[in-house]
Amino acid sequence: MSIILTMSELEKFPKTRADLVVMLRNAGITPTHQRIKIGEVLFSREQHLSAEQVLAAVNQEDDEVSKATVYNTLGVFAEHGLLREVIVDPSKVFYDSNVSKHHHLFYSDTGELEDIADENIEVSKLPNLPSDLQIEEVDVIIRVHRN
Amino acid sequence: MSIILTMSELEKFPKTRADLVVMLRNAGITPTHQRIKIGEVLFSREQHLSAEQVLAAVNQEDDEVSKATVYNTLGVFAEHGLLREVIVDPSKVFYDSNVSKHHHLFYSDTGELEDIADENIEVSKLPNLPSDLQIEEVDVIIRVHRN
DNA sequence: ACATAAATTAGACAAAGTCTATTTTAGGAC
DNA sequence: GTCCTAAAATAGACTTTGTCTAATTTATGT
Repeated sequence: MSIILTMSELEKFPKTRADLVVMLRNAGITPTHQRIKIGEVLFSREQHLSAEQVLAAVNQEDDEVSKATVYNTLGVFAEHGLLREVIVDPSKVFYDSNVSKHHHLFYSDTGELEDIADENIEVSKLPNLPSDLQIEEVDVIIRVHRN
Repeated sequence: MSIILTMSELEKFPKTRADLVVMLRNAGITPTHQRIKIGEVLFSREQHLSAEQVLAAVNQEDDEVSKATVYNTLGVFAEHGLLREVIVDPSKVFYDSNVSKHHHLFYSDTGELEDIADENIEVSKLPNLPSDLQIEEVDVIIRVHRN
């Protein structure tokens, strides 16, 4: 029983293409062929993918989606709360299909990224911030390497 | 009396060039002209600078230090504990001349970065990690925007 | 002063991501 | 189904951050 969340049973992902279309519409996103294809890749399970990985996955069989569209779509999905951007690797952004509250474990030697369930980290004190500041997110990142 | 640390009175920075040379030697870094110049920029006070900013600052008068050397030197300083790499902005790495324990406040709208004193954040629970993992750092980043 | 390993350099290169101008598509009205 | 229009997608040029290479220069011990 690992303390680290590897694959969740907590989050429900769309099971069918129709589910995915509903999910996009509910989020206020027009479901296009490309967005559906990208959604199928991302929302199949909890995972962390870079834009390059999504681009490759989506075009495995034949070229279906352009680079610009992948970048645009990831941005749109993130804006609408379907994805979370994770900034831990200086060379690329990860997109996390798990949008429930949780934190991250980053292996700086290999570049791997894992989720840490929210209940395994407790931030018990935060600074008082000026009232004109809106908190978007409190990220806790544990940077580790194997030894 | 802001809760956020803006400029520390806790950390001592080298006051003279000779101080800086000693600081580099103590860290096991050969003090070259370029490293001293870069050190003078960075260790004048607590600040967060990107490589580009360091490059510009160092070459304000005349071209003294190449791009490759700036990148190399920032890496060397970070490896030897004189700087802390802060990965919060997807487009660039910040180098923090404050290496004492503290956390960060990131303004995602403007790209500004501020320190939060360690005593203003408390992480009271961490996951049990496999014993072959070495923790390098636990980063807490509060992402905010003005409203 | 000499030797040599370490450091610096210019500039080519690479990778991630953005932008632009054009074409295509989703979806509402008929 | 056809027409319309705004939204979305596209190719590819471009930008920015950062890395690499092969040659030169410098720090420092003898």
